[in-house]
Amino acid sequence: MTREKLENNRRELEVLKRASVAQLLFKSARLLNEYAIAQMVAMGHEGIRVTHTKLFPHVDLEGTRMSVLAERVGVSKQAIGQWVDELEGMGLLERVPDPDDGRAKLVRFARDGESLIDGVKALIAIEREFAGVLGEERWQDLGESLATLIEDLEERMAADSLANE
Amino acid sequence: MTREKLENNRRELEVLKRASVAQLLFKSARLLNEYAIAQMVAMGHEGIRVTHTKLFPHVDLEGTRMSVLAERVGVSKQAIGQWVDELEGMGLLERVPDPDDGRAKLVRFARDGESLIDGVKALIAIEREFAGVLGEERWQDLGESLATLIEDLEERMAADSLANE
DNA sequence: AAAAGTAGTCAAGCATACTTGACGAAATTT
DNA sequence: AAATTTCGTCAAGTATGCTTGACTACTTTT
Repeated sequence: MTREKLENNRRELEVLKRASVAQLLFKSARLLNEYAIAQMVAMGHEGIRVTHTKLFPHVDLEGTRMSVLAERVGVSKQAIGQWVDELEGMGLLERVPDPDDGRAKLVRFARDGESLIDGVKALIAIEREFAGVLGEERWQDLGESLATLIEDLEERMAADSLANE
Repeated sequence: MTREKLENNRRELEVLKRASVAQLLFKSARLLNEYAIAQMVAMGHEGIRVTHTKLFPHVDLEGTRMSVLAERVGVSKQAIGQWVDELEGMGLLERVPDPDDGRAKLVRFARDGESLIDGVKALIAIEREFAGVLGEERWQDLGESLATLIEDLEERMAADSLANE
């Protein structure tokens, strides 16, 4: 009985320690990030951080106001200001005046004439490199699974926070 | 020409902003973590953090010395001490004296007699819940893809750091 | 045209999560 | 048995990355 129980513990712990997909997810996210940062640094784009990537999905091609970004991302506009400072310093983003409002500025991906600047292209290239590791098909599958997971988790969390009111 | 180039930029940016699997990975890791923490809190296990999960894979069933954990994880032993304090406070881990060395202590998953304590079981249950979202098969596939990715990235980074010496 | 509100910036404050330094107790080396 | 090293802890220092508060410039409302 005692032996059985210990053996059972062992099996359960294996899940937690090694076979845990959740932990693989955490670890791969960490490594992907570290690798991408290292690559950017090697290309001379120093200073990029994980949090910066949270910003990218919210920056529209035409440009997006800082206060809008702040609201979408869920941090203060000062924090956004800091992120944009850093990314602008790296040449990835740029601020342009908002033609519709003299107070406001639009944040957009930096351009060199009509082209995206090299730094942005570099980010895209790194993404392609990751895809190459798994092959295009598995990479896409991975994306779909993650998207499903994200959708479900967002629903759950919205439901939970509703329940807590 | 100008129109074409702009259109091309747009397509490239889509990759970076929305279709980026890497970003899905970051986001899902963040959400998974938030959800797991919320669940643990709901069950009365307050205070768990992402970094704590880095520790789990290194804690052996028989117990592991703190200095060994520090070396494996790559942080100071004081930092490990802090993590273990916190996880011990939550009842997830426990310190027991090392029978082979009077100075040392072994860190292991907390037990209540022969059973793993509830908190540890809760962590395992949350993992099963995630699996349920995708279904067992896709969950396993996801794990395999991530494991492949991790392996490859670790090799690359080891090779790179070697090259830099 | 005066008053109130909003966009972004400058500055300072603060929480977090680690680090390094110093130590007592036990083990190992000489 | 004396000297040195190692284990874990206490304490203090520090870098980071956000926050809140105060301000200027511009816009909208009255």
